[in-house]
Amino acid sequence: VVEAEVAGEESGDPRWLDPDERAAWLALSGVLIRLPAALDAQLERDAGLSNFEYLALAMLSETPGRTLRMSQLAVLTNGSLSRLSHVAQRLERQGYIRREQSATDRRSVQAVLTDAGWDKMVATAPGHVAHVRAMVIDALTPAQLAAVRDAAGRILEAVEPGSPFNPAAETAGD
Amino acid sequence: VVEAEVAGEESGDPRWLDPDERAAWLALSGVLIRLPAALDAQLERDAGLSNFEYLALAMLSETPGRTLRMSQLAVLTNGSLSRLSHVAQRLERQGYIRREQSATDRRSVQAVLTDAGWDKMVATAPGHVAHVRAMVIDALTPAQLAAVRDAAGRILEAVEPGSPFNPAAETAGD
DNA sequence: CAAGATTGACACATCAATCTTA
DNA sequence: TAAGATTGATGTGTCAATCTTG
Repeated sequence: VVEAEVAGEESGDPRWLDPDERAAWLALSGVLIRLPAALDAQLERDAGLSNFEYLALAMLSETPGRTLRMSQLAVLTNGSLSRLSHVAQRLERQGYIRREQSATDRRSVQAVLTDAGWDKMVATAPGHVAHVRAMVIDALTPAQLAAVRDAAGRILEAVEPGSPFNPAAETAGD
Repeated sequence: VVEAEVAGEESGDPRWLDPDERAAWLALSGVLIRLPAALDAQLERDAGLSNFEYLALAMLSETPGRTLRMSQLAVLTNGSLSRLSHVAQRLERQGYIRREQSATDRRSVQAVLTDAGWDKMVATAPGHVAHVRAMVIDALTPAQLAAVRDAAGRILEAVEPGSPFNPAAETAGD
């Protein structure tokens, strides 16, 4: 039924949300808006980095060799190649990464975390993880956390069916 | 302990995430990035509206008199007054809302949903709700939905302690 | 002086166009 | 022709400054 409604744009017979559904969606909407904003604010304030920039550096820091192809990094950060390219430009200007042509495939570009970038992660990651703990992990019981994990998996599957699952990650510096 | 870490910026001893915690945070991160993007894309494609614009119109459509003060509307949409002001300018240009000075308090401005704005909501809301259903509500069991609601409440409390809870809502047109 | 709201400058994301190499 | 990546134009959010009224 829902399929038909989705397909049929503004066809009639909308199934409105009942009070419980509405309350749940309301709460989730709040998280969708406020949690990213809070994490962005923390990173911006403490490290002068956006969430996306942090994620890119974190991914590189976790990779053996601290090197990734741009297209790989784009997937890992849940972002478009175009967006990553712009961000890489800034990060390179700040000295956190360096870009170099691949020898085997000259179309490809490798992003490499510099020593300065590594130091930045070492300095930044603990504070960021502490905030993730405070706002999410430690705010929930283990059972709630497990429930969130399951529910998030279902939602992701509904949003992008057949996606190999989300590769994004947190924590870095080790 | 966490409190101390949060307060102490990049003080030592980071408590990294264990595998379960990491997996849960990973899944939630994916939702944080992909779900808003998917909803934005649907609204943009089907109605030429951003999520925020839709929310503003929806709030007005649900209010008796279809009128709200700018500052009220800002709170309801989880946005800054500045952001709302910019958006209101666009919505007014498109003929969906109208702004008029309040008679009682001449500092205040009232945003009023026009007939065209109302029609827009009537045409847009069913499709949007259908997508919310498909991606979230109907993707979860009732028990999961309840768990999400509880967890979201806890997270919001951790993000902004003492906030009166999120006023954002969906559905409109009735 | 504080509250309500607006404005302009700047930063970032998105999209389409482009360029190079497989 | 497709894959990998970059670039520039455009639109929107954020922040600080400003204006007006209580």
